This record gives sequence, structure tokens and C-alpha cells, in this order.
Amino acid sequence: MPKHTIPQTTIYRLSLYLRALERLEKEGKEYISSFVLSVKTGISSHQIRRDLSYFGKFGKSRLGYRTNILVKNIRKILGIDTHRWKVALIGAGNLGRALFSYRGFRERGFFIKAVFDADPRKIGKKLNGIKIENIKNLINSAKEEKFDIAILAVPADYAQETAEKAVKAGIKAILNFAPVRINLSSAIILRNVDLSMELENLSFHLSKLK
Amino acid sequence: MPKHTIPQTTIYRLSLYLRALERLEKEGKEYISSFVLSVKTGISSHQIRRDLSYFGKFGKSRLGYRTNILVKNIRKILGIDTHRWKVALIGAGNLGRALFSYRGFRERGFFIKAVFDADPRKIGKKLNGIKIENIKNLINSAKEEKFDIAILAVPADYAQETAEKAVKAGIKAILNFAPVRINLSSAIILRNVDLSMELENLSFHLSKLK
DNA sequence: GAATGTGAACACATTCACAGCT
DNA sequence: AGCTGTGAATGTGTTCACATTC
Repeated sequence: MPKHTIPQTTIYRLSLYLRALERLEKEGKEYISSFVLSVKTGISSHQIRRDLSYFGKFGKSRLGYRTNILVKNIRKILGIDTHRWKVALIGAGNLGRALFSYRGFRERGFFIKAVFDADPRKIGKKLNGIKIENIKNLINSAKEEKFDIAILAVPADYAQETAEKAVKAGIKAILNFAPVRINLSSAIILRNVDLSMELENLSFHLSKLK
Repeated sequence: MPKHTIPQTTIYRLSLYLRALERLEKEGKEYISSFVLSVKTGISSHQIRRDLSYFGKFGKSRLGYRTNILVKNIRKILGIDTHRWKVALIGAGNLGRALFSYRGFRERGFFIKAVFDADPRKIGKKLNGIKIENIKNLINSAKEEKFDIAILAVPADYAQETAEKAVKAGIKAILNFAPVRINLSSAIILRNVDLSMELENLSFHLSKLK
């Protein structure tokens, strides 16, 4: 149904809608209008209707959207309805371990199937039942269990080479937490989470206040 | 010098430029052209020149930008040249502790001055020399030491009320890691880092491949 | 000659406004 | 009557292309 190309930002907003809708579903709301959803998410009702219209017609005039149907549809659009994504966590430092214990992943269909690190002191140790493997095993390990996604939580200096290993292991999507720009084939889906950038952004806006 | 309004994304890119420039400065490069910076950052040279032009004229024809001058200017624009920002970390769970030990913050002028939590088992314990305080002390504590920024690493259900406490304590900027939308006065600078949203975004693009 | 800086053109994203449906 | 869905208008961000500068 996409008549126009879908804006990048629309996909992020779908996640936002989904969370609000799941809550409303639990509260027993059968139907939900774009106006109510607007209040819950802070996104304008126009924007919500436009975003949904890229993927189909999910609403009913006079009633709004049937909550559970919309939930199912957004899950399907986002690819988290049936699929269980297999995640390789690379880097078992402070951040890696924190990410590992984040329950939100599993709840939303992302399963950390293996953990890798380069530090001999960490290799072989267990993290909540999963043994930390040598990063050198990544490609071999990926032959047995096809990983879909790699989460990179390694030092900046190793991010590029580690990402390349992940690509060699057949991984198609990477979520990078290292504060560095990674260059990969454009066929690889790459997203960055960069704490320094976020803080510097706050700093910019704060300085304007002073 | 801003002739037009500055795009949101420009500020993020400035952080990107800064990191690349700092590296180039260390390598001893005296001058750098927008073309070379383009290769290092993956941002087009047009975009780089446009971004910088919002803030002034930093370059020299035929030579490019003097690396150290540009570094200084971007730091100034981002408000990390002289200012030491005081950060309150709220939430000493897995993620909070990982953030606490992230060295990048201090390096870039962000100092975690206090850590708060609601869990009695954590309160009083020390984290690398800083005692974890009761979240109820936030407002009092802020009277002694004016925090500029709060980093929220609390469970989703507590994010809204905790953010409101931070605002009452006079904090003007919040970096929220809880997977939930927070509603605050528009005067407060709020940024969200949402891992589920990033993963769902990857999922969306991955599903299109299958 | 080789770079910047920037009006103008273009592309992308949001918002408006209302026809159409139930 | 009250909602959705969507062309059209607007607003925002990026890219082009070149006059200008050293």
C-alpha cells in the first residue's frame, strides 16, 4: 500500500504507537481514535493517521482503530509478530553485561543467543547461563546458529574490525554502541546509539539557555 | 550568523565532525578540507560546509579548515569548551552502573556528581567512591550542588515521576533511557535513548530482506 | 587552481483541510 | 455526527552549482 516512500522517522514512531497501544489493550480499550493515541504518545493525530496510511487502512470511520487489530498489524509491519530474532552480543564489558540483562529485548522478540569477547579473562565465564565465547569463534559459531543481529558493545578502536567480522559471519544488521563511525557495505543495516552525541546535544541546547 | 534555523540533525553531525577532527588533530593534520572530512565521517562535503556555515566562516579558500581552530569552534558551539556539566545519575541498576563507568562522559566534559536510587538495598553503598543516595534526597542534594543534567536509568513505570522530581530539583536537561514517553514542560530539554525502538527499527528493515 | 560559503533547486516530512465512509 | 484516509500546501533539510576568495 505504500503510495509514497516511507519516512525514516515513521518506523520509530510505529514503535512508540505500539507501546502505547499495548498498554491500552491491557486496559481493555477496544477501540482507539487517532486523537486519543495522540494524547498518549505526544504525536499529532494527523501524523499518526499519515504514518499508518503508508501501510494500509486499519481504521473504521466513526470508531477509530480496533486496538488489538492495530497492535497485530504494527507488530507485523515491524517484523516482530512471529519472528524470533537471534542476536549475538559482542562485548561483555560493563555496557555489554547491562544490555544482556535488559529484559525488554526478549519481551519484544530479540533473543541473545551468544556472547563474545576478546578478553581471555572473560572468555569461558558464564553470563546468566550463556558461556562467553572467544570473538575469534564468531564466524564458526554463526555456522551452527544463524545470527540475525549483532549488538556491538566493544571499545571504539575495535568497532570497525569487529563489525567486519560480524558481516563475514553473515550478520545483516548491527546495532553499534561504540562511539565511532563504522563503514560497511550499504547492504548491511546499521544503527548507532551514541551516548556522547546525545549528551553533546543536550549541552548545545543548555548553553543557549545560559 | 545563523541565517536560517539550524536543523536538529546538524547538532548531532557536529559531534561526529568533532570526533573525526580530534583524531586528525592528533595525527598532526594542520588543515583539513570538507572533502577529506567527508571521507572520514561519511557525511557529504556539501552537508559539512552547510552545517558549519550556520555558525560562521571557519575555513580558508584553497586550504580548507585549520584543524585546531575548527575543533575549538565546534567545542564552543556544543558548549563543551569551558563548561563542566554536572550530571545526576538516577538509577543504579545494571544500566545505570554501566553508564557510570563509561569513561567517555568525563572526557567530554560531563561529570557524574551524584547517584540516586530508590532501592534500600542499594542506598548507602558506594559506586567507585560515590555514595548512592536515596532518590528522595534529590531535591535537597540539588540545593548544594546544582545539577545541569539528569541521566534517567530507572524502570519505565517510574520514569515519569522521577523526571518530574528532577525538574523540581531545577534540572534543565534529561537523558532518558527508560523505554517510555515522558511528558514535561517544553522548557525542559529531553532526549530519549530507546533500545527497543532501535531494535524494532532493525527488525523492520530485516523483515523486508526476507 | 582549489578550496569555501551560499542562493536556488530539489527532496523529504509534516500539517492542513476536507471528501468519504459508517 | 464523527471518525479515517489522503490530496494539496506548507515547512524543513539536503544537494547542486557556482560566484567568491586566497
